[in-house]
Amino acid sequence: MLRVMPKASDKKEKLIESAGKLFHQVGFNQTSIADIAEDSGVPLGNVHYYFKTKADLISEVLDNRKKSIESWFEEFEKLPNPKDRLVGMLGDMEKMKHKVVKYGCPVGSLCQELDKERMPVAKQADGLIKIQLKWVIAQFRELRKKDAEELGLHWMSSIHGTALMANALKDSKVIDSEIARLKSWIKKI
Amino acid sequence: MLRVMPKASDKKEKLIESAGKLFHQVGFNQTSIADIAEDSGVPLGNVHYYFKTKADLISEVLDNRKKSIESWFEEFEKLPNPKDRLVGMLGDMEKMKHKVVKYGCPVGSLCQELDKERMPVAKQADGLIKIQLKWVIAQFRELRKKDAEELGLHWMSSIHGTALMANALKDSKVIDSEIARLKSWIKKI
DNA sequence: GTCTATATGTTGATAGAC
DNA sequence: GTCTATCAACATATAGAC
Repeated sequence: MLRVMPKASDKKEKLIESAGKLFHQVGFNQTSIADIAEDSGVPLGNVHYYFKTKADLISEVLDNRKKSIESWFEEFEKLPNPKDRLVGMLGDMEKMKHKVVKYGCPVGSLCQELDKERMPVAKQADGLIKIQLKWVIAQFRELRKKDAEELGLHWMSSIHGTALMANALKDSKVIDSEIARLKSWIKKI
Repeated sequence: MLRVMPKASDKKEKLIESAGKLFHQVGFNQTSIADIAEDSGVPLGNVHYYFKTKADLISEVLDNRKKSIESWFEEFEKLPNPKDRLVGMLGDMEKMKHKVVKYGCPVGSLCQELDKERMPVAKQADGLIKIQLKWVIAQFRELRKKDAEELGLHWMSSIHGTALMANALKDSKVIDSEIARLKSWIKKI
């Protein structure tokens, strides 16, 4: 007899979602498992059924973010011109600028925090920066730039530095200004 | 009769120094007062005689850092050409690049961490970025640049973004590359 | 799978002897 | 001023009933 497979609990998904949000807004260390349980509506003691440790939890959050970055790039690949793809990346930055002003870059700020830990998960966070950088460099290569690596580093530094400045100054105009600068720069080169 | 004033205890100074070092290397949240006591050689219970709360401690650390930034600028003011002053700023970045690779920027990474707290001290950290930015903009103004504000923002974003990238990639060449880029950029404009 | 109750450890901060 | 001893709160993680 056919039996409908029980739908995998969506509690795990909810926990990852809440954890990702709170780690961004409040930081990893400042977010307790109790906070995550409350935000997701899952009882405190139940969290450890899905995630053995807090490190496992952030590890899955980072894994999720990696997948979303990758599918993000897949979307851009549909554009034939690498310049348009890079401009598309700026468009996404524009979209989330208000969150960046409030809480910093969801990737960059987490990297800086975790790099101070002695946890293996820090390398996983740094990996997110690396795949972004790798993709950006690939775009410059496709544009036949010989110094593609340096250009890619400059691009990524500008973006992450802008996020940090906007967060520190609490001013989204910082992001507008730098997006405009990068757009005109990419056009010229 | 003359009496030599008792030399103010240097314990407070030692505590601030250790706290500053550890907040940079390990982060604010991950550094316990016990860690600071141990590093500075001051008994745990004695810390609270000098600093009522942990927030008071970081507040004085930030105050110290502000003074050092200001005396740093005073030194640069001796140079007649604003371009040389900005290049001097890059020289200081070069000097501390290995620490930045290991622990991130001592100002930027702390700002990002504290901005996620709900503590008044976050604004004090952001203030450090603001006085740096203000000084940089002043240099561009002296160079008669009409878009001095944008240029200053770009300069600061580049520096802080580079620090974040170097920390994430664990590679000091990132800093070398961006310093070279900023040096040639400042020459041309 | 789900949840309550709780063990265990660490934290920031205090009280009070010297 | 200095330091020991300790409190109270909170953290992560676990045990075990349902």
